Amino acid sequence: MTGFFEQVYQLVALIPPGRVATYGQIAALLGKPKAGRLVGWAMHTAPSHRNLPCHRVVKRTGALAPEGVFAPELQRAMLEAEGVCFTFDGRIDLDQHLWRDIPFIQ
DNA sequence: CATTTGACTTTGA
DNA sequence: TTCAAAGCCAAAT
Repeated sequence: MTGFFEQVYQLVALIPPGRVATYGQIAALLGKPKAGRLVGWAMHTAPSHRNLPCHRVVKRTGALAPEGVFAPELQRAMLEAEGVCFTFDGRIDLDQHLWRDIPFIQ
C-alpha cells in the first residue's frame, strides 16, 4: 500500500468491465496528475497474479496502448467484447466509456 | 552505486 | 493553433 505501484494495481483492478480509464486519470486519483508514465510502468512490471485489466487503461486521447504491449488488435478485441465502442479513428469514445463511477476516492 | 529511460499528461511559449 | 519541456517513481543499464 505504501508504494505508488501498489495503489495503481488496486485502482486498475477496480475498473468495471465496459469502462476504460486513462493513465493520467489513475495517476490523478492517486494525487499525481503528471505521473501517467508511472502508471504505464506499473503495468509493465505488473505481475499477472494481480488480474489487472490493463487493456482497460488507455491514453487520454482514447488511443490504446502502443503496439508491442499487446498483440495487434488484441486490446481492441477485448474491449469490444466488453461492449466498448470505437470511433472512426480506432479510438475509444471516452465521453461514453471513460470510468466515471469511482468506488471510493472522491 | 549513478544515470538513463519508460504502456503519459499537463503546461507554457 | 502547434511545438517544446517538465514532472512523476521504479526498473534497467
